[in-house]
Formats: sequence, C-alpha cells, structure tokens
Amino acid sequence: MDGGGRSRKSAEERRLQIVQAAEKLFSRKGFHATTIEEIAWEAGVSKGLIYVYFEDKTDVLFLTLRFVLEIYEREIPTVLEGVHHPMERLETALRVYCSLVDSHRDATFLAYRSTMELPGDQRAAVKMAESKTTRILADCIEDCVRGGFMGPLNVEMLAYQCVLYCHGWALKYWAFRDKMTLEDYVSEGARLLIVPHQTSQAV
Amino acid sequence: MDGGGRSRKSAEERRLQIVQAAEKLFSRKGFHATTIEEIAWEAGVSKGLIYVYFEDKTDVLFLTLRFVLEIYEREIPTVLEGVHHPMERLETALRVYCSLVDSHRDATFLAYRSTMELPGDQRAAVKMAESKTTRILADCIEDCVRGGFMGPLNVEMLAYQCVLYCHGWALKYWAFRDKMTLEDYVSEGARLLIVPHQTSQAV
Amino acid sequence: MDGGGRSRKSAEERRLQIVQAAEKLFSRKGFHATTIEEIAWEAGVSKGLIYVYFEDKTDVLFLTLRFVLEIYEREIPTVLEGVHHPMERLETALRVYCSLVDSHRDATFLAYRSTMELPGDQRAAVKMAESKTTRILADCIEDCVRGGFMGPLNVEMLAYQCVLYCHGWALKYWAFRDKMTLEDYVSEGARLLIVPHQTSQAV
Amino acid sequence: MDGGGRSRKSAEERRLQIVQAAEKLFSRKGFHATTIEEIAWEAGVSKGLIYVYFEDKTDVLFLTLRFVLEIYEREIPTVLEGVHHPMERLETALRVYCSLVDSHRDATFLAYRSTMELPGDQRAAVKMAESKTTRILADCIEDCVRGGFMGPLNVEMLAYQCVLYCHGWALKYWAFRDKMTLEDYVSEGARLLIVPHQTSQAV
DNA sequence: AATGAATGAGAATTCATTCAT
DNA sequence: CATGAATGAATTCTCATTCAT
Repeated sequence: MDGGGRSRKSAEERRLQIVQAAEKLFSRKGFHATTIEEIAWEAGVSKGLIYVYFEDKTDVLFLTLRFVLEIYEREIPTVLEGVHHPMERLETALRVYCSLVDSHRDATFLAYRSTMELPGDQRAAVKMAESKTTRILADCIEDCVRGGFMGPLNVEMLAYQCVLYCHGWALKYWAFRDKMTLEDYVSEGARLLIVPHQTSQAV
Repeated sequence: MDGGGRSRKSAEERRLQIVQAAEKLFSRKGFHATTIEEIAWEAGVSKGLIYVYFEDKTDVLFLTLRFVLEIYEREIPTVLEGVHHPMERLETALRVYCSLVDSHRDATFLAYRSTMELPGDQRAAVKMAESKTTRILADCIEDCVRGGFMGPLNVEMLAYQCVLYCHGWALKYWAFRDKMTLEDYVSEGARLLIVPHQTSQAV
Repeated sequence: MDGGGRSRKSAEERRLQIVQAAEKLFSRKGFHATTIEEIAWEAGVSKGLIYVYFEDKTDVLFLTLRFVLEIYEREIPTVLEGVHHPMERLETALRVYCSLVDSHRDATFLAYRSTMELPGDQRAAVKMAESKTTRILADCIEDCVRGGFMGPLNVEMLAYQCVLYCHGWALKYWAFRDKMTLEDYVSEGARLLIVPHQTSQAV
Repeated sequence: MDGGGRSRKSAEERRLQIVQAAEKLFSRKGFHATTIEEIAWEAGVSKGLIYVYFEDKTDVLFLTLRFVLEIYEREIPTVLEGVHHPMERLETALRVYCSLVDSHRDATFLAYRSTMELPGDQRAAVKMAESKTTRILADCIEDCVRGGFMGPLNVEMLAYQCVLYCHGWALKYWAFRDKMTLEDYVSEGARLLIVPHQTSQAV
C-alpha cells in the first residue's frame, strides 16, 4: 500500500515539484525569460531531469498552465458543494473564482501571455481546460434562468463574460490595485453580471 | 519649412514603415518568434537600419504598441465628435472601441502578451497610453452620471470594465467567434455595462 | 564444473546478448546515432547492466567489431577444412569471405566507419584481428606459390587486396547491387586476383 | 572586373576557408569528434558565421566531401589531357588517382566513414559525385576495349574495382605503409586491373 | 546481479547587435 | 544614410555514465 506505489508517486511528485518551480518563474519572468536551468535550480533538480519528465520547454509550460487551470476546476466546485440557492451559487462561484485569480494573479496572466507559445494541440487543450471551468459558471447561470431568477439570456456568453471579469482582476491589476479592493471588485462584478433580478421576481 | 523638414519627415516615414512591419509580424507570431531580420524584410529595409531608428528590439515593440494604442486615442474621439447625447456618446464609444479592437485583434492581444517584455519605464508608458483611452470612456460615463442618465457609481472602475469588455473581443475571440457576431457582442456589452438607466431613480 | 560455471557462462551470455543488440543497431544507425539505452532495449536488459559488462560505449563497439571479425576467423577455416588443392582453397576462401561479407554487409561497413572511434589500443587490436583473417588468405596464396600454381609475388600484399576486394562488396554495395550478383562479383574477383596461372612458367 | 565581384567572390572564399578547415579537422578527428567551434577556430572565423554559409553541421560535411571529390573530378582529366594511347591513359588515370588519394588520405577515408551521416539527398549527391569520377575511369577502359587493347569485359565493374583499389591505399594504409611504397602499390594495381594485354596482342 | 532515476558536461544552433564600408 | 557581414552570448536539448536501492 506504500512500498510498491512509492516509485510511481515519486514520479508525480517530481512533476509537481518541477511544475511549481516553473509556475513561479514563468509567472514572474515570462516564458522566454525563464531558462530550463533556472527551473531546475528552483526545483532543486538537474537540468537533465526535466527532460525525463517533460518533452521539452513548451511541454513544461503546457503542464504548468494545466496545473493552474485545474486549480479552478477543482476548487470552485468544492466551495459550491455547500451552497444551494441558484443565485447564491452563482455569486459564490464568481467570488471564489476572483479570489483564486487573486491568489494566482501572475499565473492567470501567464495563461494569456503564453498560450500562443504552445503548439496547436496543446493550445487547444488549454482552451478546452478553460472551457471546462467556464462550463461550471454556465451551469450556475442556467440554474438561475431555469429557476426564474434571471431572465432568458445567452448563457454561454454571460459565462464567458464572468470568466473574463474574473480574469480582469489579474489582467488589469495594475489599474485596479489602487482604486479598489478585491471585495469591491467582486461586488461590482456581481452587480454588473448577475443582473440582480427580473421583473418577474418583482411581482 | 520644406527642404529641412523633408529629412525629418522621411525619418518619421521610416519609423512608420518599420513599425507597421513589426505590428504585422509581432501580431501574427509574437515578439520572440519574430526576428529583427524578418521585420527588416517585411519593411523592405536592411537589418542595420532598424538600429538607426530604434534603440533595440524592445524599443521596436514599444513603439509598435504605442502606435496601436494611439489608434484608439485618435479614432474614438473622432467618431464621438458628431455625437452629443451623453448616453449615446457612451454607447458609441463602446461600439467604436469594439470595432477597432476587431480590426486590430492580434495587435490588441499582443499588448497583453508582450507588455511585460518591456523595461519598466516603457511598460509604464504603455499603461499610461492605455489609461488615456480609458479616460475617454470615463469622461463619457461621467457625463452620463452628471446628466442623471446613470446612477452614481465608480466611474473609473466602470471605465476599465468597458475597456476590458472591448478587449475581451480580442482576448476570447476563439470562444466568441462561433457563438456571436461583433454586433451581438456590442449590444450585450451595452446592456451589461451601460446600466440601462437609473430605474431606482424613476420610482 | 557446472554450478560454479553457470554464472560465468551466464556472464558470457549477457555479453553476447548485448553485443548482438549492438551489432544490429550500430550496423543500422552507426555508432553515434545509437544510444546505450537503445542497445539496452534491444538486448532486453537495463541501461545500467551494460556498464557491468563493458567499460563504456566504445568498449561495446570494440567487442562488437571483434565479434564480427571473429566470424571470419572462425568460418573461413571451417569451410577450408574439406578443401585441399591450393588453388581451390584460395578460391574457396575468397568465395566464403565474400559471402560472409554479404551476410554482414552493414557490420563490415561499420568496421570501416567506426574503427577510428576506438582508443588507440583497441583500434590496434581490431587491426590485429583483421590481420589474422588476412593471414588465412595469405597462407592460401603462399601455398599456391609454393606449389607453383601462382608466380612469385608479394604474398602479403595480394592477401590484403583480396580482403579489400571482399570488403568492396560491402563498401560499394550501393553501386554493385544493380550491376551484378554476388556470384558475378566472386567470379570477377577470382579472375582478377587469382592470377589465372603462371603462363610464363608454362612456356 | 574586380571591385564589383569582390563581395561575391568573398562569399566563395569564406566557404572555401571554412571547408578547408573542416576537411582538416573532420579528416583528423572524424565528424562527430569535431565541433563547429573547432572548425570556426581553425578557419579563423566565428561560430556564428558558419551558419551564414552552411545550413548546419552536416551541410559542412557535405560540402567538404564534395570539395574533396571535386579534386578527383578536376585533376584526373587535367593530367589525362596530354596522354593519348588508351592503355597509357588508363594507367595514368590509375596512377594519378592513387597519388591524389595519397595526398588526401584522411579525407578519402572520411568519405567512407561519414557519408552515412548525411541526409538521404546529400548522401545520394556524394555517391553521384563519386560515380562521375568512376565514369572517367570507365571511359578509359572503354577506349582500351574499343581499341582492342583489352578483351571484352564488364567495363562498369572494372572501373569500380579500379576506384576501390585506389581508395584501398587510404583505407588500408595502416597495413600497406610498411610493406610497400605508393609506387609499388600503383604498379601492382596496374598489373592486376589493367589485364596487360590480350591473346590478340600476342599475335 | 540488476535497475533506472539522476546528473551534468557538452554541442548545435539562433539571433540581437555592432561596425567597416 | 544605408548595408549586411561578422560576432558571440545565451539556450535548449542529448546522452554517456554513476549510484542508491
């Protein structure tokens, strides 16, 4: 239960170790300004080992981006588990998403800066991963609409707008940082995107 | 007024010629994947000449980004000139901005991808340039608020949201392209951001 | 005689197993294009094990070349055993040598391509091994001369010419393959090198 | 006639300069053991410049081999110009070829060692170049046959045997060097390959 | 004896930048 | 002004070899 699985787990640990070093450096300095050697140093391994666990440098980037995107995919549903009212769920999703973006501001920006460096299939995979997270928001919105809490609307599109809004906190942090807090940002987002109610509700 | 000026104007033409070549290539392939030599070819000049008009490669990038941002700064006010009603002005600004983004999708994306490649002072200058465009929108919003067409709100922030929304058309074009037209996108933006009117005030 | 010997025999088997994998790969792809890891795969052992049985990569090459050269040293005398007339022996040796070259074309070529990769002493050993095979031919020629079937001549030199001729089938196979069969090649060789008989002596 | 041509000629000079450095090093140490940096040093240019004049390292090898093969193609016909009797021409060709091989022993060996390192099309081009030289010998042989100085025979094949014989001086120099002089080698070759006369001549 | 994870020296190649003409 | 030949720092990637298990 422990001895046999160690070697396989160790490989995963290595990957994680390297990906985390890469996230740190890519986020801070960008893809091209970061060398494989620096990642190796940061991860505490040798240059050569990186090529055992990754195809090449863009593969490290790919796995790094996936790693970050998976955080969203994992964390948002976890927090949503305890929330049941559709509108509350949507607002919670937005808030959690924003707060995750805040914790991974540079990495989120990195996804925008660097996805184009990936070869076509990996680029597509990254977009797919982002779409999966967007789907979570879309589901929340759909529930709101189905429950009559929000008027009929283009669900997909609103979901993407929510995502963009959340990412905005990373993309335009330099502008927002001294104009508002994350709290303000989330509230404003809720006000703009979660078109509060509907005339139907006013009845 | 002409003889002496010709050489200066010619220098400006050279710069423009190079910057336009750079915009095309940087937009298509990214900053790092574009070589100085390619820019020289595209511009029809020699490699060496680029170093007469630019400090180094990032300087070309800087001027290229400035060049694109100046389009916004120049075009939006031009179109607004003939529009007078505050709400109409805001909506027009949004539409024009989106449609300029549409015409310069890759370059707009480029600004997000590559601003971090610039040295600190140039990076600041790019942000400043963007802020100037945002200011145009902020002024429109302010007029709406002042005229009572929109409720009291954080003008700066809404302005940035508008900008982000417009940029979103470039940033998430891969997702939007097969879900809606630019028209739809603009309309939806107007609906979300130009808070319908102040219903609360109407009661 | 068996229990203790088994491990030694096993070690020899290991060596053989690895050398045969190496022969296959070195012959096909060349020394540098073949990695130790590939040899390990082909031999069905681990990378590390190769270093138990060989000093380093060139040592594998050395043993591989020796292995191939030993085939000649072993096979030619075996076939000659049943042949007694000096001229017939010489012709047989030539034919067998050519046909062995044909069976090990790539490996024969390999010896020419790669002997220089070996350190001095191993290089000398390979040349020595080749000289031993040449000696077999030289002995045949000497017998012919001694028996008066061939005129007086530089035995050593002719022997080397015979060897070169046989190797020629591998070295210039690309040119010969569509101009003649191995049979033709052997006949022509016999005609050129086994100087018809001593016409001068017949007069 | 001089000034304008200088830049173009200079490019050819550069190539020659690099190829000669490469010939020296590749011949001495082999293709893989020679680094681009060493070639650059030897040629007195920078590493980078090599990539201006050559595609990559194998391209340097290709041009180097071609350069050597062209020596044969150029020199043999030159010497043959003054010789008219078919048999004398053939013998002269053989002697000149051997003596060129002697002057470029290592490079000739290099062709055998390294042709396989080339990509398919360049490999074919090298073989083609060698075939062209072989054709020169084949023409000589054909003239001998046509003139009745040599009996009917497989011209192509004999030509290749002559070539192989000449190359043999380089390939087996380690064996021949202390057994005979180049003169001896040539004489022996003439005796073996230029099947002196024909019964017809004895009449 | 056997494995294969880890290392790191080493090489090819690229490209921004300089400078003689 | 303009050119493009020349440079060399910087980087990715490979692979023989070691060694703990």
